[in-house]
Amino acid sequence: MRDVARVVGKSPMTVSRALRGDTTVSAKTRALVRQNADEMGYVYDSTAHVFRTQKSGFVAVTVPSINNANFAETFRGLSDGLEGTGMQLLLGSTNYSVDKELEVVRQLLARNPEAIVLTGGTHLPQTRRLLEKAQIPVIEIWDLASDPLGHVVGFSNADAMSKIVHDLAENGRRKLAFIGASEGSDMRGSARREGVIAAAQSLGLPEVRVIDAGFAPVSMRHGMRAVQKLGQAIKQLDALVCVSDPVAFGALNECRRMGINIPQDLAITGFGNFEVATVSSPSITTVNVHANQIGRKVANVLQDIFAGQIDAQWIDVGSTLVRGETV
Amino acid sequence: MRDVARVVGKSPMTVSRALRGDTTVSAKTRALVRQNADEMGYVYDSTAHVFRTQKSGFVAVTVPSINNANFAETFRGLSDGLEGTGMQLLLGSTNYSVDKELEVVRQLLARNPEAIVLTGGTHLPQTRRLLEKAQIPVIEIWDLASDPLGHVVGFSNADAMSKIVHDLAENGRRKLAFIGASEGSDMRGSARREGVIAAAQSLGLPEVRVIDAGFAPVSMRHGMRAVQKLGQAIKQLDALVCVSDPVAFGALNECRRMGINIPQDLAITGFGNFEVATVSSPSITTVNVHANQIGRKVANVLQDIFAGQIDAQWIDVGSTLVRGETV
DNA sequence: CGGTAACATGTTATCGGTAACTAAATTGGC
DNA sequence: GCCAATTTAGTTACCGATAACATGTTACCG
Repeated sequence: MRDVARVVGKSPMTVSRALRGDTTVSAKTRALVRQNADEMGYVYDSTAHVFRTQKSGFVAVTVPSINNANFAETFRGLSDGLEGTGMQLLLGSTNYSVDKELEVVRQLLARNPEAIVLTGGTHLPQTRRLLEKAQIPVIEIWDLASDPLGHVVGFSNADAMSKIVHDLAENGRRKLAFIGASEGSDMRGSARREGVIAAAQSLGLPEVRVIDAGFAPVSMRHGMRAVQKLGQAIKQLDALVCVSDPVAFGALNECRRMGINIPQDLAITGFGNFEVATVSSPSITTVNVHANQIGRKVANVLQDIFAGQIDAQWIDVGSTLVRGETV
Repeated sequence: MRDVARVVGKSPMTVSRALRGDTTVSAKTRALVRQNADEMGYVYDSTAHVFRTQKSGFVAVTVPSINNANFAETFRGLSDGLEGTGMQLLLGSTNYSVDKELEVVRQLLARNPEAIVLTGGTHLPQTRRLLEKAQIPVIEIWDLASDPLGHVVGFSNADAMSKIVHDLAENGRRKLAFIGASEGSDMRGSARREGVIAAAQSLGLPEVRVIDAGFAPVSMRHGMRAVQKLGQAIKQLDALVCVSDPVAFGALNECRRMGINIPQDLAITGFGNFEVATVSSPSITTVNVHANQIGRKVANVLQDIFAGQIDAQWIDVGSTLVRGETV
């Protein structure tokens, strides 16, 4: 910039202004500066710009796992909704661990994001402190955080699970088992478990049997193994309520191998309305949590924030029961 | 850093060194600094670091879709392999479009990445020009690019498909159909299609019927629809060779609905060794392309590059046939 | 033609680390 | 116990753009 200034016979400041199209620089000077900068092959140093203005043009996003169709869908909705704003998404994966989350948040914050989006509403105290200290907008998504750090866009896991349990009860299923990740390894999963237990209780159903499918992330093979683990005890159950569709699908296939008829002998439900729920035969009863819409709403919230609106938003996108052939 | 220095009673320079693990700072001081920095919730400003050292600490990565277990797995392998190097991954999604790729590459390059990793070996001429002009290492992955821009880590789609076709032929299947995305919408898919056709030809099999499953990304429902589209014509086939496991799974379920016995009446194969291939019953014959390993190898290549090694590497990670119950 | 508003440009300090250099403290050999 | 070698820590000057403020220049009024 100094070099360009020297050639043009102006100060670096004028060059800076001219290149940014500041109208306080005369049109003539602006054109002159632009032309010379071009001719000299001057390349604007965005790193210095970021450093000086403390605006990175980044929005940081944490997800438990990028290898999950629903989180990926949210990410895409967010990405699409932010197109044209010049904001870029910086992604960090927490592997369903609050400890990893701390580390990831630290790394992300080091890049000076202009806002941070966290999947999930449970964090280490240290993480919370970091975020508060960072003085940037925080959006917690997917869960309806009980003690939000800022904005919230999500749905109630308990509410969604209640829909499932009601549907099961209406179909005469009483003895339920819940298949989910080990306690402590997936907060969202725990919320779903509690939701099932609470709903069953309020409907006067017998106690829900909880089956541990291993550490998060749990997927198809975990559903399969959980059913294997149950063995013949499965005969005493009316329904398997699974923490996600992939788990339900794994369970479904293992049941089939064991000669159990679905849904005659046993109902199975999933969560998340993954593609596999629809395509599977029988198709799996599940809950659509509008993953893409969450991303879009977050994009809207961010645009509001950047436009100067600051009061914390709290958005419940709700959930919808999707009836399949497994109930 | 100044604040931490004041608390610890040292100079900012010492803090800087301590946090970077410089051994010219005594172990005692280092521990002290680290602890206080933690307690104070100090966040390292990598923007300033980037600015001062003129190194962005970014590696840019493009993928066709993050909502794909295999690409996600590669990304994770890369991410894991780069842990501890301080490099961060900047992700851009191209939606299987070379036009979108151009745009994404442009955006990524504006952040001054120190290297760029491209999934796929086919690009617009304009994209190639941009990349050449950027003067940074380029790594093309997944395909073995015919005219590489730099380094290559991938496998041969033709080779992988040939393994599948040979396995089918050995089991007496002769009349094959290939289900994949519309021509031009997925280069990797096209390479697989050509691979099937070539392998069938070299084995003296009848001409392969090509079934268009719609625009990429194609998934379970596309496999389902492709089979619906085939209708009764499917009775004349011996095998459905699908461009990916999800497509194969969709096709498999639709066949089941139509009362076709798999594998007695018809063989079905997938690609990619997705979880669904194993869990499905019957399990699907597929090819493992070592997605995670690709990511790891890329991480190694990057480390070599940053260590100063510059000659272009060309790594074929190969592929492995995984026999399932659908052949 | 003096004076001020409106416009155009310049000056200075700074964002937060860190390379290169300098200086102090400690160690160890004799 | 002394001095050189080694270890540890501090100083200074940046990286390049730009916000905030200061100054210079022109336009236009009565």
